[in-house]
Amino acid sequence: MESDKQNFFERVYEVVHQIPRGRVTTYGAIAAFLGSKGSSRLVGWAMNQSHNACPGIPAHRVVNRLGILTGKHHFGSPSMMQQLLENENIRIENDRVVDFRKKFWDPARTL
DNA sequence: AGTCTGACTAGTA
DNA sequence: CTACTAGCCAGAC
Repeated sequence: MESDKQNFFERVYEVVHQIPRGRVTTYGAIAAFLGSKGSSRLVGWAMNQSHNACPGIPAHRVVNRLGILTGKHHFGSPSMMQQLLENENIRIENDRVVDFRKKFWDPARTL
């Protein structure tokens, strides 16, 4: 009885907020870490709401499973997300994270 | 109640 | 690489 969906969103913010600088993660990884592997879309939705629910969340560190900046259009400017990542020593090429596998940060692995 | 959309993912062709 | 389908869940109409 304590499966509040609200908890899901709060956990997403918590996990994203704990992403170390210079690292990135995926929606599926967060969703799987929270116990809902198929709800990767919810993570994206949580990010969309994060702007209002939890400002300060490094949503630019969250990309899709291929390391593509799918949500770049939600940062006000389509180049803002890439700029933020490049500011953290993360190289972006063609809207994709270079060496994504190396920069990938697994919440279940650190937490 | 239903229907559509969306910052996803896996599978198939 | 693209295009489509199915599953997933929340929100807006």
